[in-house]
Amino acid sequence: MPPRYHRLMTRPLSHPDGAGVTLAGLLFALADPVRLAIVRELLKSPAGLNCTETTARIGLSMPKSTCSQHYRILRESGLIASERRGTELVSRVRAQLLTERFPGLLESVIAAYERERPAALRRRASRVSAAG
Amino acid sequence: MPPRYHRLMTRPLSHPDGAGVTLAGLLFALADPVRLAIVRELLKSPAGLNCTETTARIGLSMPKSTCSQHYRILRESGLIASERRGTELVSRVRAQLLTERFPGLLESVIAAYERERPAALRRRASRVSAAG
DNA sequence: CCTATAGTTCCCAAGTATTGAACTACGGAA
DNA sequence: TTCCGTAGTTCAATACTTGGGAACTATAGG
Repeated sequence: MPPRYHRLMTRPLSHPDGAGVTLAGLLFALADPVRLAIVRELLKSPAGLNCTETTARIGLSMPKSTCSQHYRILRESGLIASERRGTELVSRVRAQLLTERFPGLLESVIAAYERERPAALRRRASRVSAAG
Repeated sequence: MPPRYHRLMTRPLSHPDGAGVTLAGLLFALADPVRLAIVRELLKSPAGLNCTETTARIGLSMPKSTCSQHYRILRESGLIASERRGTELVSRVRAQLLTERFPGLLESVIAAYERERPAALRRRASRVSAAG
């Protein structure tokens, strides 16, 4: 039996637009603490980050498959755009799209995130990633 | 075997406060379209609404058990406060608490909800859009 | 008491998440 | 070219979560 997903890996990544970006989808994507931390980290690097690098920066070790799933959900919700560069998948937050579709939404979620997490904790997470 | 939940129904309802109200909890609660619609409906009735009445107003028929679960999740996230009045459980949005803890968050989520659903659609809210 | 109404709890089927293993894809070195 | 290392995807198995029917508690009004 041949592998069922032959040639599927280079298929175009789905990036919803317009009405394809739904509030429920965005909130669902953001409701997971890991995904919220990923988005926060991506916002700090407008040039984009790959999966491995983001994982390292948020100071969480998680299997590649889990990370890949989280990125897929973020991408399919419209929160991030991903682009293949060689073996990497570089992602960044779709700030303009989000501002057009739901102005202020992402900003207030991130503001709430900052308010909930004391700065000391965030610095420690950065140091862990720098060390490892 | 006696019913395991004897006398449990009148136990005090849990209403988190302060750090017990988390961003992840709120986003999780709001990420469900039914719960978001419930919150929107409760906001329109500051005096509070019971479960049956809210369900009727959002134009969705759902089993009591499902409704009860949604209300429990909303309550335990900190979004709503519920009070027993006779046989009813009257709930309302904890606007003040939410403003103190995460100012602007609920407002921008509701604004996004209004932006997504045109008023005409909201009047006949029984069908969920199949657009993708 | 009885009956109606409001909501809760339990349970199970159906759905979703997590993650190790197997895999594709690409870049660089030999 | 072929092989290797790295990056990420897909699949499958298992663990967890959710929706809703049935059975239940609680209260109000006869």
